[in-house]
Amino acid sequence: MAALKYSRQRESIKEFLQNRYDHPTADTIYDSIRTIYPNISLGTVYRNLSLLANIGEINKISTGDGPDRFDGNVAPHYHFICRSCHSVIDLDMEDIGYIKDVASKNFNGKIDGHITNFYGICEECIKNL
Amino acid sequence: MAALKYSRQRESIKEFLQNRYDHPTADTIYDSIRTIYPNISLGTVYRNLSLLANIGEINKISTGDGPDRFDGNVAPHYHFICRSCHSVIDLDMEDIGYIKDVASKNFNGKIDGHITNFYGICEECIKNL
DNA sequence: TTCGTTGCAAATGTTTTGCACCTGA
DNA sequence: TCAGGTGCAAAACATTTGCAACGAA
Repeated sequence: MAALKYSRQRESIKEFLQNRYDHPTADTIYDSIRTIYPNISLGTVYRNLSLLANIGEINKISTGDGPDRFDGNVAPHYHFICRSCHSVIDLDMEDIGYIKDVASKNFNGKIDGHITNFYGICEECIKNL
Repeated sequence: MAALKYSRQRESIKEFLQNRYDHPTADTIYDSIRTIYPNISLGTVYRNLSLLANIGEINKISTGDGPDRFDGNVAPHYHFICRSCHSVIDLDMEDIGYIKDVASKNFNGKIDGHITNFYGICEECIKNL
């Protein structure tokens, strides 16, 4: 495993994500970081997002529609994805981690995790109907 | 809404999916259908997959890694995705649809569905470790 | 005849990668 | 010094789309 070296770009991306709660896309992150480091490249953003996700310092969220999103909050929680405006919202709900045991009952492989996303229409979009 | 017209390509895709249990990708479907209709184009496969998914005759599965997969079984069920070989396997488990109510408790939008995928190592890959 | 469907190819959107240069340890 | 990181541009990958021709109703 390669030794990790400090990089201001990576730090900046991590810090940016830890202060946002709207699960931005790589492109949004790129645009924002560019106001601080105008020469940063999109490739660097993707490389660092992927690196940070691999070492567990951020989470990658696949919405199933459109680009991936990133989350600086690595504490276990669930997301709601609006079918109308595609915003991704953190849910304040009790843990359902036990569904992994439900799923393991008749299965011979090893289940070590799960991803659950909830879908529907967010409060804002309901108002604008 | 446009009236739906018969097409042998679409029928063929639907029938193919209803006889497969391994959740193929668009490309795999394309290759297989091509043995019957050599002139079918990948665009047509995508168009029909997307159409069939929209009218609920098949399901689209986003694995969060690699291309989307498609499922001819539209009865509610859950999937296991192997982190090693990326195969997608149907789980025989009790319904957990009620987690939608758990999620709705402190949420002001309207939740109408959820997608849960389980991750881990499949039986085959455990053997080959 | 009408209008949905197709094949083809080009375009799109997202993400990854090769490479020469730069930088932190 | 030197391995990891960066910027840039090109490539890869999955999917969508414009268009003229085709085919079902």
